[in-house]
Amino acid sequence: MLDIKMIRENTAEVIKKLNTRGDDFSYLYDVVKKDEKRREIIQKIDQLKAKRNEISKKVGKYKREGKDVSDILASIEDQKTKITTLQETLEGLDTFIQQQLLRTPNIPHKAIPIGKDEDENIELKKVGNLPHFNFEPKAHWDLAKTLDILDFERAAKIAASRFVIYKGLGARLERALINFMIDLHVEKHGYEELLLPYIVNGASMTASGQFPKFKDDAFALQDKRDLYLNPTAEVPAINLFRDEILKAEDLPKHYAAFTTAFRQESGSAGRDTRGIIRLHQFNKVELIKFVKPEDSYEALEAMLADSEAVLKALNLPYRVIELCSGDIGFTMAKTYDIEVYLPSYETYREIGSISNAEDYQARRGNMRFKRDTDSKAEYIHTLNGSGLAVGRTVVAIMENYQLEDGSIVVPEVLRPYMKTDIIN
RNA sequence: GGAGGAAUACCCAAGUCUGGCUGAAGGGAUCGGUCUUGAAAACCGACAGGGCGUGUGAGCGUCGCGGGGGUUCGAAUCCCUCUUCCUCCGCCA
Repeated sequence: MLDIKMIRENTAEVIKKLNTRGDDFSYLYDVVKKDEKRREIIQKIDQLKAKRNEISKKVGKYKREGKDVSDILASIEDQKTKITTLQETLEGLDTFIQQQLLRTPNIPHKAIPIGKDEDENIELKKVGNLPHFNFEPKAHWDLAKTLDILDFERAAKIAASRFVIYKGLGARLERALINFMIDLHVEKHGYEELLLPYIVNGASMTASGQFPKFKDDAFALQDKRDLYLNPTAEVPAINLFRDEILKAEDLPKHYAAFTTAFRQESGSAGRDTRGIIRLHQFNKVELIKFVKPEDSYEALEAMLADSEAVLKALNLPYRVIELCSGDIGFTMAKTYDIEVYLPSYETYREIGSISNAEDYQARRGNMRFKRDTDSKAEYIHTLNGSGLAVGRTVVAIMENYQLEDGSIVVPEVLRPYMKTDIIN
């Protein structure tokens, strides 16, 4: 959430910056106008309340002294309705302003490329060598069929389309990757491991930025407690310190969390219908950082390096993309995407995304820290990134490590976890 | 699922029956000081935090006793509702 005071003072500039996302944010002029009205009403209400408090005190005093209070009571007869009416107006304004702020995205960082969509993203670097096959490489779903390690038909029978069953060494590969990634981030990169709830409430979805705008993409539970299936570990993890004030020495906090993520993919009907690129349920290792404002961009670069380390260790070719203003996520000021090379697509596909939300999520979730016991609480900065999407890593390994006979070489670092060097 | 109990400032805890002098006693912790070669102890002093509004500022106003709502001139205190935690019973990986 953006700071209303900041919007108030720099309305035109804020709108101009937000517009680089490709939408029209001029409705903020109206929000500022409503905010002005709101402050006027608060002043009136506070004055009336001050008077009321004064009188009530007097009533108490008089009663104790046994004096008559009926005159005083008569004199404030209409105060109550005045306050009530003003308060109703205020509530309406508050709700309106809050709604508008909640659906307003973060301001893109000033240094990111301006562009309208993904075509204007910038490729920062390519790492690793593309595989050379002296045969026609197969897509992962074809490889999986021969190896009998993925079952889409029965998953659809049990659940629905866009679900999968991993079998045998396929299941083990997924599990091996989860363990490898977590171990790497915990042992080598200094993150603390978390196992989080797979169900989150509406307040958590709002704080992290999923709600209200992306409500359709969540699986809502039929439960009166306003619960949803976790769409990404970012949601439960970012909410760890919601409505808390941390001490300066508590920061930074670095967490690595494995979760299963659930998404409706309602806007992607018909896309990536084959294979395990896009499912309703998938596994992901997520990196989350809570840092002091002045440290967040350094932390972003470090997190990118930590994500890249996974691909480097697996020896998979990838590239890093800097997203342009029109393509960055709703809550984010700056985002890098990591894309892995997939032979069957003959192109790079997203396998991870590393972003700095600055204080946007902290403001939504009221997450702050104090530099000293008597200094003012400041909003922390939050970052999150993939470390990586596990299913898509399975795809990348299958396709890049395939042999002519359809068997798959297990990457060196996974062999201790896989207890085999080949899947066949 | 059933029956009870609880939630007060960093922590513990009084106040709630009987609404007003409680914008919240007391203790601990913490911070500052006295004493001491130094430390401990003892003693003295400080100690809601935060949101909102307003003001150049010191400040002032408002909200605030788990969250939300209500009654009242006035609510920590009365009423409704939600949440969380605890105890016992039942069921259960």
